[in-house]
Amino acid sequence: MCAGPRETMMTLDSRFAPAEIEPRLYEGWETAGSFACDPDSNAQPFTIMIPPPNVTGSLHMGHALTFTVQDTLVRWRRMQGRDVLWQPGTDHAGIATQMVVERLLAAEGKDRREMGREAFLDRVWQWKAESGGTITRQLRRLGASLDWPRERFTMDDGLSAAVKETFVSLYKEGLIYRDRRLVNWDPKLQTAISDLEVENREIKGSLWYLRYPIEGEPGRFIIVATTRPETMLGDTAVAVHPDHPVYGPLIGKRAILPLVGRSIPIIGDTYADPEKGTGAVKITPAHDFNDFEVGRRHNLPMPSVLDRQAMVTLAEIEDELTAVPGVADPAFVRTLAGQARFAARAAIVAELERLELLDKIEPHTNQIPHGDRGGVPVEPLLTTQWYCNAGVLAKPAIEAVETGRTVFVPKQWENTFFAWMRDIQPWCISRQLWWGHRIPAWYGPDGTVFVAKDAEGAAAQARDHYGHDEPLVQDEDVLDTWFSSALWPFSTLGWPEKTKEVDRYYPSDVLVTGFDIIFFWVARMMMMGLHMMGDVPFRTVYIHGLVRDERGQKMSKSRGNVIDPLELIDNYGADALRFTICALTGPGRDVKLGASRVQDYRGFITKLWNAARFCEMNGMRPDPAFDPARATLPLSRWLLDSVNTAIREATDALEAYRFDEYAAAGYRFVWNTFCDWFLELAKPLLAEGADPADAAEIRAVGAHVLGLILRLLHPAIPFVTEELWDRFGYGEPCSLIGAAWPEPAVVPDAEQARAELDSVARLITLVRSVRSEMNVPPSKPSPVLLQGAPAELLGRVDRWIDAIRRLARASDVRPLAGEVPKGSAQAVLDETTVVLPLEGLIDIAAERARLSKERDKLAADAKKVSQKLGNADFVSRAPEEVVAENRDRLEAAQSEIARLQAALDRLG
RNA sequence: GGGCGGUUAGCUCAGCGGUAGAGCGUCUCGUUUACACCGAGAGGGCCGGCGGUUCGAAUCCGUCACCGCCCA
Repeated sequence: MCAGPRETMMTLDSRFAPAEIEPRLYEGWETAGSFACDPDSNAQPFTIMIPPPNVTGSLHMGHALTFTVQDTLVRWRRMQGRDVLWQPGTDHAGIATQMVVERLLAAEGKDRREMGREAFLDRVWQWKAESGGTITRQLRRLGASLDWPRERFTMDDGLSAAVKETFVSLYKEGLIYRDRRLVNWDPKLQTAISDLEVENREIKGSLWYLRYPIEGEPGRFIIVATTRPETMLGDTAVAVHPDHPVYGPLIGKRAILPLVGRSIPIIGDTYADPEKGTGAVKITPAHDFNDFEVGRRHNLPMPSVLDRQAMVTLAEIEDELTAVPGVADPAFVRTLAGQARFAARAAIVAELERLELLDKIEPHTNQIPHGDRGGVPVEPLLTTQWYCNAGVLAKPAIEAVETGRTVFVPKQWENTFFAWMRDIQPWCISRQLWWGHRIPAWYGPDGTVFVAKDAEGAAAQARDHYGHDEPLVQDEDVLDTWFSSALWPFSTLGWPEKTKEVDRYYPSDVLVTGFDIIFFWVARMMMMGLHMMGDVPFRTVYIHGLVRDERGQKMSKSRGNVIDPLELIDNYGADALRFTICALTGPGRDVKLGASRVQDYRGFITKLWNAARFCEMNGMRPDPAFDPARATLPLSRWLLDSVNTAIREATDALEAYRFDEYAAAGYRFVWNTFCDWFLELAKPLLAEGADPADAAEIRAVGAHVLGLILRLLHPAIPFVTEELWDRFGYGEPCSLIGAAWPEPAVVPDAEQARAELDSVARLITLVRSVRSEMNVPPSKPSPVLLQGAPAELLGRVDRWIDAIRRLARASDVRPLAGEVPKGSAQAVLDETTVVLPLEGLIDIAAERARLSKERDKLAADAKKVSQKLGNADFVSRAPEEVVAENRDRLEAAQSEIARLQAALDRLG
């Protein structure tokens, strides 16, 4: 639980201890219901649907990135008073989960086929019950403020109802249908997969040149080049380009298919590229996507010669095996039956070589399609599968992005989206798996299909169709996991029930995800959302990059460079990890991240903690009655004005999804403004003997601004900010999460305060710089004499004398009356010459060098500017204010040069 | 082959028409009572090459090179 009032006044430890604090605060928020949306509220909703992680999963760096970004947005909007729904849940991840459980079974010496479907599914559910909570527990450690009671699972009853409703509805519209065509078949997993689940890998292989005898013309051959000799058993044609000078005339003749002895036509088709290989290609319609199209165009037979395990099967060509002396031997072909495809390849090549039908072999590198899960080459296979007509569904989705109803951030990703959507292919949605949404289709004895939400519905349809009851068998297959994911933005809200959540939270505001998932998920949610709900599923799609290791390498188990976010949280705290992620997440960029980066940014968390400790030690306490508009001290006003800027920067950055700028704005303000200047300048005002009224105001302002800092940074670093908020008693325990996002406040005379503090800071920095360059030890304070200082500066110096003494190690600061003492160090601040009498302490030669360097630098600058101003075109064409600015610059440089020169002259 | 992104300080990256920036690292100095996970100061860049547009280019256009992704 959160720190109670009792602890509020306790002295802060010198170190922030995330491991002790984070779990307690998270539990405090969660039990208080701080993450919950309120469907009955009047506030404007803000909705983000979590990309549901796989139930099999555990938190990896990619999750850490995406959920940090989302949590930052969600916490910020919540503080702005929006009714936030951040919808949690997990995905059943069909293939991935089935593989995990099958591996577990294999370790026990069991096989799912032996167990049977029902027992296997029981086992998966059991496994889900045991391990499914891992990732949600880990998300809590990251600090993700998800509305947990609303957690959904893609296989739960409600979401299954949404899947059935959608399937039936699309089927009725003809947008879901069965088709027999080539699919990408994964022979290892033995299921069809979609185009997207295929990844091409470059493999060094060979190009085999095979000699096919021309029928009726002994001794004459047509040479075909192929990368897949083993499929030749299923060849049903040889194709050549109609304009091919040598082979073109052969069109219309026939060739004898070696080994098989089948007579096949030589056809003309522009698919045959005259430049590639020999210009002639074998056509195997059942085992190659391009050949399939050729086969369709030419009405070719399409025998399959590889089965579902990618082993040779002769069932469809058995009858055609014909002995042709020197060309085909059925006995040899029969030995191939049951051989794995690559073994069969070797045997076939050897046989062709023996028959002198192998012309040559060339080394050849080509792209081999692999299943992304199974990792083995995909085999195009002729099967009947369920398809979704993505072409029709894509059109409104394309239009929605074109017209800006949904906007991608960064915008360039819209091109990626368009490119895919405009050329989208039918989506194969059936999978030969057990774990997943079973396809709601039933078959009668004659194969008639009845699609309905349940068995009763199908039975009723069958009764109408047959005129009596017939036994029906449900389709064995399940749906592609992405089918249910596509419905996530509305299925989680209770659809197809009419719920107030659907009304209120659909469409969602932002979808946050990686570019690798635009096709798999974003595009499909767009299609399904628009079709089923009549509106886009989200207004904005924020696309972030990938997390890479420190060297920019993709993280992978095989590379051994995987970083575990939980380990980083253990070592540095969730805040440090989150802040690092925010700081490194620029638009359209991958995030290079390693432990050392997190360690660096942990320094910021510690800095904030220590600044708060200082505030506490100096009696800064929240005062609800404090009115910033009534602050009188320039330091107060300057700080209040600065924090206004920080608030604007942070808010603008978050509006623009610039997490790097948001983090930088917070970092800069806390470290460079609040700590380096405000707290340092405040020290003399808080010291013993200082004016009590001034001290009181500084305490109040400090506490006020610390409170603003905590609110400003809470979205990125929720734990440390909440802990400090609670300890200081800014609000009830665990209330920062619900505190209002800061707004800039009116600061009277801000301009004046800025000018004053700015010139004091510049003077201090200048003196520090001179002392450091002259190697004056800090233990030796020096007087600071001001020559030609305007009254305004002298007044400021007077007001800040204590701070200047302390920060610039000045023994005294006063106007210079008379000559510059011998052996002084000098520097120029606007119209003032700053003199440090350090006779004996400084090296005159070094001082001369320093001043000359300074003068030369300015002279170079002045020269550049004066050249510019000497250019008539510049003066006449550049905007007036730019010209004026340059004139001012030249003037300032010239007068500074004169003062530096005077200082040099004094050195003698 | 087509497309996208990148190339800026040693490293990681901002900046995307008007004087080159930050963080980290480096070097020097420091027992200043919040913080050494600190403070102060300094050094460090033909903004990938070549053309062009412009009074003015890291920034816009063209082109080339290299790196990384995506699609065929």
